[in-house]
This record gives sequence, C-alpha cells and structure tokens, in this order.
Amino acid sequence: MNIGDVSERTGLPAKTIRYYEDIGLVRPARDTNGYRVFRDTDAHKLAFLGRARALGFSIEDCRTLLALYEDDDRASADVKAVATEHLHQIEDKIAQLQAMRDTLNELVHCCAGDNRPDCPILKDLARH
Amino acid sequence: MNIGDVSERTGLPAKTIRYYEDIGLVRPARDTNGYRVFRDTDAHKLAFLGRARALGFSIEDCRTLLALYEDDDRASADVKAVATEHLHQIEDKIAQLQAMRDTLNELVHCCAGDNRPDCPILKDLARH
DNA sequence: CTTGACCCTCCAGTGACTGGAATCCTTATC
DNA sequence: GATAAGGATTCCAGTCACTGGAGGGTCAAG
Repeated sequence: MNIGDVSERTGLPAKTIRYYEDIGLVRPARDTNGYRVFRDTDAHKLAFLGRARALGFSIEDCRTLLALYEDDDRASADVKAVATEHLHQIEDKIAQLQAMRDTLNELVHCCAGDNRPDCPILKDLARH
Repeated sequence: MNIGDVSERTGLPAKTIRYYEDIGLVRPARDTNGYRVFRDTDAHKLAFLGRARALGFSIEDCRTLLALYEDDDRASADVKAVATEHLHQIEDKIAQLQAMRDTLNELVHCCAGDNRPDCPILKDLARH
C-alpha cells in the first residue's frame, strides 16, 4: 500500500502520515524507489491514531495508548488512567467555554447591532 | 509606569505585554534608559485586551475590537458581528467537546481499570 | 515520448505565547 | 565606592500538531 491508499483508508492526510512517521508513531517499510510501503498493521495503527486524535488525545497520549495496545501484558487500569485524565481536561475545557459563551451571549443580546456607536460589548471590555 | 507595574495591574505577564507591543497592539513610549513607559491609556488598552482574550477572542479579533473601541464613529453592528461569529465558534467547539466527552465517558465507565489487559477503550480505538 | 498523477525531502509558517541567555539599569546596603 | 538584588532590555528557540509550498523523482496510460 502506498501513502495515498492508506490516506484514503484512514482519512488522514498524507502529510499527517509522514509526520507521524517522523515522530516515530509508525515505521512503514520502504520500496526500492523510496516510496513508503504500508502493511495492514501500519494502516491499522494509523486508523487507531486517527480515532484517538478524534477523541482529542494528544500525540503523546496516543503514543502511550498505542504502546499499551501493543502490550499484551498491559493493565487496563493504565489505559483508564490516561482516558480519565483526558476526560477531566475536556470537562474543564467545556466549563471554560460555557462560561465564555454565557458572558458573550448576554453581551451580544444587549447590543443593538445598529449603526450607532453605543455598544455594551465594548463597554464591558473597557470597564474601568 | 514600567512594565512590571502594568503587568501587575492588568494581570498580563510582562512577556505577553512585550509581545503585544511586538505585534502592534500597544505602542508604549520609551524612557531615556530604554525602558517602556506606559500611560494610563496603555494600561487601559492592555486591560481591554486581557478581558477580550479571556473571552476567547483571537488576537486579530482583539485588534479589530480595539480599533472599533477607539473609533467614535463605529457602528455597534460591527462589534456585534465579531462577537456573534466568535460565539458561534465557541458553540461549535463546545458541541465537539461534548461529543468527545460523551464517548469517552462511556468508554471509561466500561473499562474495569484493573490489572487485566482486556480493555474496551483500546477495543474501541482499534475497532476493525 | 509526453502527460498527469503520484511520491519524495526539506524548509517555513501557523497562534499566542513562554523560557532562557546575555546584558544593562536602578536602588539599597555595607 | 563596591556589591548585590531585582527589574528592565533584546534576541533566539521552543511549544503543538500539523499544513503549505518549492523542487524534484517515479510510474502508468495513451
């Protein structure tokens, strides 16, 4: 499989796949012409990475998760710890964003949005 | 006012304030010794920026908002447009994160988290 | 033999800072 | 006057996870 095929299969851009090789997440073989050759296991790993990234895991988390995935002697507790920590971070982020949204929502609703200069949004930002 | 004073007043790190000068958001005067000299209007602008950033506005949005703030002939509609667009982006982001959270939450709850290797989180990431 | 679709590497840029090195200025104390 | 602490300066590099682009090699079809 060339990089284009595996890109289509996994939905990851070829650039991203090359980058993942660069940082050691996958190690595809090479053809005599220098092209990367991906086996099914490589494609599988990349799909795994794509899904982990889609869940918001950092690259380093992905590296850890991949290592755990390939370790038959892993403890599921280790996987759960990574996921739980990540879950907490997501929850924090959601709370932050919701606070922003609530404030913004109120400000936007208070603003007439016409051609006059008077604006409660700016007033709030500039509050003395 | 030196950078340290304005940093304390606004809560922005000195590094950040220098960076904001670098990208042209503020233009403090200079003392004969080369030190930045911040007037009240500079401190005020920086506080404005700090609050806009805290609401998640991008630097470019902040630049726009600051320009609108300083333009007595602004139309509040222009401010509202920036804020509304940003609000939509935040709402999208929240929805994304909530979807991640829901998936992760379920996976985490399904995982025993013991010393056995069997793990539904990895199973989901690796789904064939 | 040419065309177009692939593939390769390498370098630079993104956003919004942040850390660190090396140096200079000010203020207080001895 | 020396010294030390604390604060100021500049400049360079790094963060994260890619992404874009230049410049060039390879392959299959017509």
